[in-house]
Amino acid sequence: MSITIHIYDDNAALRQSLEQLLDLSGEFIITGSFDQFIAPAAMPDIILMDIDMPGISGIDAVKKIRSFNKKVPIIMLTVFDDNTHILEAICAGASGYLLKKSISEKLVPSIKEMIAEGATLSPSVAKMIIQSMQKTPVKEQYHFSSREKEILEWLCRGNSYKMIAAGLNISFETVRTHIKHIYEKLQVRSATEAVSKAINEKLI
Amino acid sequence: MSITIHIYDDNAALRQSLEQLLDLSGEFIITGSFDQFIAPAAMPDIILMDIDMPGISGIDAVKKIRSFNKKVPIIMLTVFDDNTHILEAICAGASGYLLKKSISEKLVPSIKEMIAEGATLSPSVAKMIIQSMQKTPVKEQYHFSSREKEILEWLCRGNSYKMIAAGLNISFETVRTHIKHIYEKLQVRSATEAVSKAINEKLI
DNA sequence: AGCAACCTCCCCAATTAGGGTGATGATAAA
DNA sequence: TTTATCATCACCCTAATTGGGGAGGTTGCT
Repeated sequence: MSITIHIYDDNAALRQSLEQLLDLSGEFIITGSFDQFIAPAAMPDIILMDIDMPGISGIDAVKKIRSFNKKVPIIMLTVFDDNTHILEAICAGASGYLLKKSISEKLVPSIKEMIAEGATLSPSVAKMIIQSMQKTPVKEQYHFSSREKEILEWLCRGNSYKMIAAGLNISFETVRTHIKHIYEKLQVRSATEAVSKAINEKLI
Repeated sequence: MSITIHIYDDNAALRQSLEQLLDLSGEFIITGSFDQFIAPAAMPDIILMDIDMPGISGIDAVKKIRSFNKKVPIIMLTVFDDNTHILEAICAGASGYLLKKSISEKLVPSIKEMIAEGATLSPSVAKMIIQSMQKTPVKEQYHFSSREKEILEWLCRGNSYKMIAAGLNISFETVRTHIKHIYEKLQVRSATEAVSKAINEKLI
């Protein structure tokens, strides 16, 4: 029961050393090795994908693959420790992340982990992802009153002024006043702007 | 240079085995071991926190700690493989996650990883987090047309109908028509509802 | 007394929502 | 080929909601 693998990397030297590493362990069969993205005829068990390829980037390649196959595990390979690309790749549907500097010791364990557990993340990537998930504590710069926070939450749940007034047992006009103050503090001029800013900046 | 550690767990037996494990390695000093959350006088280098304690839960304890200390690494311990608690803990500010079943082999490596890299995640937890970040592919149930998607995005960025019309070079009334269709498909009756639904369900 | 948060009310203008109708072109089904 | 269906675009009218401005009050804290 060998594991079939496709490799996408524009760097021929790295591709060779990947192939050698996988060969050495004896548990893998490389069924494809490409210097750019090519839609495969048959899906392998695992895909290794360089994030930074000329032409179609690794991230775009992941999107293309995910458009017709949601399951095949894709491990991204990168020299970067750069967060935007990593988060983009994860959101596009990559299932794991391996920094190139740690390939020699971690490639085979990572692939096994991926098959056993469904994902693999190097700790530094895990840190990045955890940070991006945590509510940014810095953003307490708007100093809303508790009433304003409350009303902003109601607004973000799609309630009209009327519904908020009824729900909080205050008058319609009072709701309007609070919302005016919220707009001033958020520097916005409409409910949709306020809602999108509140959700995206994790104020709620 | 020993590493100081606090342990919070209501299970005395587990607490003891944690202490023994840490003792054995000789690199750690347990400066506190509690069966419930107590605000520590001095911060240790690392905190181990059971997620499921009576009284103040581990998640609430993380929130309390994070309210005055953003940096101390907190590793959550749990028997559960249950996603909601795990994601909650991460959002509350936990920096790592360890399943209790793998404590014996992974506790010490995880702590070292945490100190070296700033985070540690067991692969199954990593999988969960990755899945929660990826756009839910199931939710393609609304079958928006491409124009509708486009307009929904503009709306979510806080644009008024006028701005959308100008930006897309179509008439105001056409924008309205599309938005009516979007509301029908999303089953909402206002822009704020549409925006919050779109953002929360990752439609954009 | 001064201040801030919270509440109330007013007016007016702008925007948004709900109900239609109708034309076009592209695509699929009969 | 004709008939549907759908997306796109456009317009009408009316009603409801929202946004911007102002003028007041109460309460509690300093």
